[in-house]
Amino acid sequence: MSIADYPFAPLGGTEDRAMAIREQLRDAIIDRRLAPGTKLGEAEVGALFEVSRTVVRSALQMLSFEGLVRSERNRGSFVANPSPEEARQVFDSRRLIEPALAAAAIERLRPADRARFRALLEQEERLMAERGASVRRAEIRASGDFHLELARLAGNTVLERFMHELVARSSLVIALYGRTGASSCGHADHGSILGALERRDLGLAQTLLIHHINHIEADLDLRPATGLGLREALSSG
Amino acid sequence: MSIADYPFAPLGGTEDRAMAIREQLRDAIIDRRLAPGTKLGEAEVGALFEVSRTVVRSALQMLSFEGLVRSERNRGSFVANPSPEEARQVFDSRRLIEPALAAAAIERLRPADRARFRALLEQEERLMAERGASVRRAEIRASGDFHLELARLAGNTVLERFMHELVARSSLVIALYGRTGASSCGHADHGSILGALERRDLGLAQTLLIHHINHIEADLDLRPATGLGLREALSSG
DNA sequence: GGTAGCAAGATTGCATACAAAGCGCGCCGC
DNA sequence: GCGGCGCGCTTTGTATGCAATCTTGCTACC
Repeated sequence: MSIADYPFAPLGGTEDRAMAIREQLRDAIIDRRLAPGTKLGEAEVGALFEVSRTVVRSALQMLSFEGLVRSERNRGSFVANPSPEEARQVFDSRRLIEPALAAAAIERLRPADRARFRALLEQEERLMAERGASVRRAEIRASGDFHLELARLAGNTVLERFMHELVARSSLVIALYGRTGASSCGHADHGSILGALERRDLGLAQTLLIHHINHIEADLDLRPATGLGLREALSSG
Repeated sequence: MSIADYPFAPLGGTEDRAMAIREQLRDAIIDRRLAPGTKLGEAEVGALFEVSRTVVRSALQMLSFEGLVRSERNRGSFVANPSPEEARQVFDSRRLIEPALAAAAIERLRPADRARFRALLEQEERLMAERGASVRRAEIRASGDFHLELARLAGNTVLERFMHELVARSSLVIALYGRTGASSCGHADHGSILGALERRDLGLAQTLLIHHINHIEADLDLRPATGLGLREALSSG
């Protein structure tokens, strides 16, 4: 499976082209349209987006910083293949940061924010009602958006940026190690978390958040895997 | 600690040339040899390091991701000029993350780690004994190294990378808003924090850490500042 | 038959060339 | 004298070319 199998719409007049390419690649990685280990050749990506390698390099560097792409000198860039250990660290980090975000957000929740949250939940419900692989992808995405909205609301831009990275890497991990309908079960959690926030019950909201994250992680099939080199060989094929 | 020890972004992969320039600029910014607001022209930096603009752009992009440099499209890159609000957010983030790092580190403290910590403290003491501007810079750096060592020990590479960014931005903030000998007073704190860690007294270590961070922040001269445009105009001159 | 060496192809790293967008300065009109 | 406007100079954004390095498949030798 090659990246060329996934035709990206070459957007015309984007301001920053590297940013646009980064976004598209990022979405493709999170949605697992690009499998972990897939090589992202500069020339190939550039041809797809109709830009020069210069722009592609810039986009790949950004993704490398986000941990979604792994770059090796003189060898190229590949879609990241996070190890179970990395996955655990990502969720550990989320368990640390998100309760703090809830604490900050609960103080700043405005009606407009509630409306935005509700819209996100409705979107999730719509997706849950449907079936299919692409729907499941969108579901993972929507689930992440809920947490990003929480981060945005907390008002700490530093932590918000960290959360963007953590959510993206979580999505990749879920796509990699997730079992069947696991990500769906988290949806109900979002509703109750939001409910607790609206009732200003911080303790409950934090408890629910932690459980929610535990839920997601528990549903992963982490590490009955075999030796590393073998595993990597298999997954990159 | 050498450059190779930094778990920074792409560990094995990224271009050495750009990485080296990034490190040098980073150090210069943290040490305030480059004042906030200073323009970092691509051609100028390239001439200094005897590389082409391509490499410089790569380094600047990395620094921009770290929050040490602010880039504006078609205008150029400038040393970041963090607002008091940003400074607060950085310290808020540290108050959140560092106690968790202590909790993880206390379980993994080995004799070799103790030795490394002790060496850092001795380094700080040596610097404290001296006088001069360059010494004070080195002091800020050494102070940061203590916290980075804590992060390294915790064994979570995600959080470790976050801490690298937070420490760097803290150093910039301290250089910007710090009062006289403020950063020095923190040194004694490091010793007692390490002591608590060695005695496996997590609660004490976390309390001391929080107080330490509070100390640093309290010693900043945050936000008696005037209107933004004026302030920026003054600081960039 | 297997392995080491080698050469050709491909891909990245870096430099340079060109195009486009700001910015400043001087000119002109009011 | 002052404000608006246009031109050119500087700086960034992008594309392309060349050299270095890695990969890979072949060949020759053990």
